[in-house]
Amino acid sequence: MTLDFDPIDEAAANWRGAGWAAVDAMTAATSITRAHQILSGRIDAALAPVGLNFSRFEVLALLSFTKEGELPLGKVGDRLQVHPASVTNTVNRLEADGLVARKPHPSDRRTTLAVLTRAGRRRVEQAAVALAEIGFGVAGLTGDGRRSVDAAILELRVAAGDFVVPPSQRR
Amino acid sequence: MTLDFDPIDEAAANWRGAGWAAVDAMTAATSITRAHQILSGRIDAALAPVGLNFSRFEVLALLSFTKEGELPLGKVGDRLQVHPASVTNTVNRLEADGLVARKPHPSDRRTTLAVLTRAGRRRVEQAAVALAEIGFGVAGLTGDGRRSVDAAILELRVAAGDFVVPPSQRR
DNA sequence: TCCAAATACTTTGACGTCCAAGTATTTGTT
DNA sequence: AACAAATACTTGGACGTCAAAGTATTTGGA
Repeated sequence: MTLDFDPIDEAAANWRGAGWAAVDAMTAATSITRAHQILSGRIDAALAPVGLNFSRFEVLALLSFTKEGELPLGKVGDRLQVHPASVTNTVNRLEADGLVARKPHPSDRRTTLAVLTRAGRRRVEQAAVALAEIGFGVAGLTGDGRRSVDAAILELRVAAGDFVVPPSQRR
Repeated sequence: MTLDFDPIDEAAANWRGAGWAAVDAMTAATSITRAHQILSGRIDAALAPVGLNFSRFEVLALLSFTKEGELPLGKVGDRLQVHPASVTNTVNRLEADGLVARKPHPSDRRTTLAVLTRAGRRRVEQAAVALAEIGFGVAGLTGDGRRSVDAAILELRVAAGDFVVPPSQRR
């Protein structure tokens, strides 16, 4: 099922025809949505043989970057910008696969730490290789394209309050 | 929970530190993923008061652009690039809300048509207004940013085989 | 000291997505 | 004409996400 026209172009023409507003904004939003669809399909396909999906991989990668290979579940959610319930769910599955273990926080009994196991560390390395092999799904984006996407989306993220740029580092 | 550093930048630094490959590609993929998260949150929030979400809106909009306000379910899936099972699910809910009706295809009994009802047409107009009001969630993207995102993602979509550019229209 | 409010996580439930399998119908071949 | 293959949709199951409510623990006043 390959169309011989650009469905996003067509949608834009239809919107204009219907007299609807903000056609350019609609086009940008649709492009980003579709790009995400393409990427996540490719990424999950590359991770499936390794026994992971993207969210599980993200948690493992995040843990692997810490000194001790452990982090409170709440911090995981903050960094990855996902709901606490999703963290619980993801960690449950990683734990069931023996890639992560739960451990009580030494001083705060409300808090649970996710700890990377040896198997988890091995697995995340394999996954990183698998992802690098498919170029993270962005095959089809040139270096210029990647840079302009990054720059444009940076505006969007800052405007959305993802993080505050310290005055000293504004670009 | 607002960070005072760019989590994507930090992830890139961590990847480099771990000696993992394809850091630029990872950054681009992560940016797009996050952009999608931001947009879909804003869009669904804008549509909720109207009683829709984005997938339901997309189906209604697509139907509203056709001459008769109807389309076979399969075509809907093709255009919106979603799985047939998702179309069934979405149309079920639209039908339950009286925004769409199912009708047998006149000549092919395998096929079911989704038909926009009068209420559906009213609803999609309201939704279009609501979306235009929030600028489709891309507030924070300048015109330049929007154009460069569109252009870059166009490469990606063509490379992914979303559609074939007829030789006469290559840009 | 005491207790309301905040914090951390889990549970439950509503939805959305996809895949795989099942049913019905049409097409294309022999 | 007969039938295997393709097409169109639905169903059921696995998973992912979020919101809201529930439990446990810690904090920050009064």
